[in-house]
Amino acid sequence: MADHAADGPADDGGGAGDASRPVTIAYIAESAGVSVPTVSKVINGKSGVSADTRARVEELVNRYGYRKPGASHRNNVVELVFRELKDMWAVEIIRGVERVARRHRVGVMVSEFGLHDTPAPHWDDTVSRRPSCVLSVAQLSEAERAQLKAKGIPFVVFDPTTELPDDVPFVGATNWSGGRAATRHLTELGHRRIAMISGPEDVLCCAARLDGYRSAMQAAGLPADPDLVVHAPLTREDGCAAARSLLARPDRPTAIFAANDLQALGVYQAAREAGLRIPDDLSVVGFDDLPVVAWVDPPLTTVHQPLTEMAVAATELALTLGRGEEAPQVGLELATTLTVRSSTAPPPATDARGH
Amino acid sequence: MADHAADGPADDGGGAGDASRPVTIAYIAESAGVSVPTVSKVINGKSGVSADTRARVEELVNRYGYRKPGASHRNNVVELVFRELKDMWAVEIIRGVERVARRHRVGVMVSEFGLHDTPAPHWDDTVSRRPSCVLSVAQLSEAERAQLKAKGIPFVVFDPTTELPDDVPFVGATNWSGGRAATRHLTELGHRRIAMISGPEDVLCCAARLDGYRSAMQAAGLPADPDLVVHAPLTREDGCAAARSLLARPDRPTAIFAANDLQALGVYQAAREAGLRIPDDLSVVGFDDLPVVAWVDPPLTTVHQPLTEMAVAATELALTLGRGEEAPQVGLELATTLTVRSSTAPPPATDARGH
DNA sequence: CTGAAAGCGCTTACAG
DNA sequence: CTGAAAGCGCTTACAG
Repeated sequence: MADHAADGPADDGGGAGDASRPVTIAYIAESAGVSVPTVSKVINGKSGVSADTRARVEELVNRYGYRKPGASHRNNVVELVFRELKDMWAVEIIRGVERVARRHRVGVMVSEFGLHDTPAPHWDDTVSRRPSCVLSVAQLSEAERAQLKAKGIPFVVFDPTTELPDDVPFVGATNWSGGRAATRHLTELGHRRIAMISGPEDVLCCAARLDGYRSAMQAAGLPADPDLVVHAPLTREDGCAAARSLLARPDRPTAIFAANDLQALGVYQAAREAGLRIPDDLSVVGFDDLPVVAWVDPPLTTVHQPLTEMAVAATELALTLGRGEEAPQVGLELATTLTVRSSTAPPPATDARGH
Repeated sequence: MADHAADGPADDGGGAGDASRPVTIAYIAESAGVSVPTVSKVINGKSGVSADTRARVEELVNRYGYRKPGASHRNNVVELVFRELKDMWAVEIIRGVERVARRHRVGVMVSEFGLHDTPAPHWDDTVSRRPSCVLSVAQLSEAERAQLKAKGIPFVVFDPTTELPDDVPFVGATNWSGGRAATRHLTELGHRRIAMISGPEDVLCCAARLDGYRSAMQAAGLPADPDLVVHAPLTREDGCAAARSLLARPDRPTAIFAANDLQALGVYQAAREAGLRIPDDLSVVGFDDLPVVAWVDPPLTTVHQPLTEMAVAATELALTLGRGEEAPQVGLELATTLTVRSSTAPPPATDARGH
């Protein structure tokens, strides 16, 4: 027969023995085969313990997830993590999170990590604050997700930019439908040469918006001209550059659908430079509905992304998971809606078929 | 001689007995003339204590600032408090605060209170989280300041909107100089009829900007025409309404200086409605330098307010005070700078004197 | 380096 | 409602 390999300290083969009553230093001491005072010394980083003993005790402290009695297991805090805090996005999200958190009497801790793939140095600070839950705007690496899982801290990904495993909770927007609605609005106005400035190909929401565009083009019986699709980073400058190249063509499009509002504002500038009037000579549609786009001239037709509502839903979900409850669903997409303003109109008469 | 009025429990006349060793429930019990278990019950909100006794014990617990042993006296957190989170302002500030806090390995807790004067219900939550310091965007009421002082939590007011007592730490911007620089820019271009849309009269920064305007007008030898100064809330809509009334006059101004960028964007719309071109027919200057104003057409000339730097300075100050150190100065104003873009030009030839 | 012993601050039955 | 007594989890000298 095999020997009794799993005849460990107190728990059965399972692992971190979480369910039972709280771990005490007496329990750690027994497991480590040392006295209570020795464990106390290790925990408080006092001297007078051999490196050997210290290592063994530390290992058990980690394994059993020991916490001092006062240190409440959970801080009443949701950690709201951004990759970049600069977008106009951020306020809308923070507001939504704050509103829900306040109602639950939970604090909102905001932190910004870089765009770099390397784990940010203060990620450990975030984790060690033992928040009720983490709400991450954009990605969490696999390692980060694993770390949170190990510590029992639930998390929700806000508007994920890449494909995630099925069990990762997320809240997003209906990007495909939004792209489709934006494009259909243009086809219904009579446009036939509709260009799309899409975002980076590996960003999920951009891929969805682009596919929505393609779907609407096809539904309108319009050819899928690959020349009408260009990719550019989601900034105003890059949107402008992309629009310049589109508008310089002899068979220039009569409408441009940009992957986000910033790019759309870049299109405005390119149009001005080219002496084209919006919407008379060129229709423009954006995506996001940032507050500012209602104030530019002409006010931008765009796909409204319900950022605040998404933040509310994400926070509710995160807090539910933080309470250890089961959530009705772990992933959801909130509906986008087309907001028609003044940057879209039928195409100029020379190009129009319908009018 | 006077009688021994201050012969209280253990401390001398001083007050909340902070310096000595930590307050225990035994000490509270002795002071209250009850047993240790009774105090324990009160603290943990258990039943089995008369209302009378409970009240007396609670009073002492508050007075001596009793804390459970585990609950560390200071959380490594700066509480960033907004009245309203919606402005584009907010992100810039949060970024600055976050950057500094991260370097000090301190968390940033963001909360939003209403505009109402009544103390927000979650203000107590904020205080009871025992942050290292509080950074308040806009006002703190006298009561709120007193509460923080009583708890020994230092605070800094960001961009104060009303006059504060001398000992209240604050960080602001040089609003008067900014208003002066904006107006001088217009007088130097040759404008003589320069209007100002100022903010509410009781908002300190607006009063300073208005005085800067007046000072520059006087320096340029221009008459102080009270008709050229109107007051309006700091929103785009109100700025637009104010501009409409200014532009409807027979002797309409050739330049408008708005108290903030939002108002200036309102002026843009009023100008469009009136068929006036900017800057050919009307010069416009704003205040704040929000990211968006570089993207509108034409890009707005405005007074740059170094929000991020202000946030950085305010956080450094707050954390310094939080460490119990003396700060070199408790109040400071950071310099504004005029950013000249394309919304300003010499006045139209018919009105100009110089050209 | 280690742990038996004393002690501290708090809580939990439980007797009055 | 109140508090003496027992107990818990942890830390602090201190003897080996």
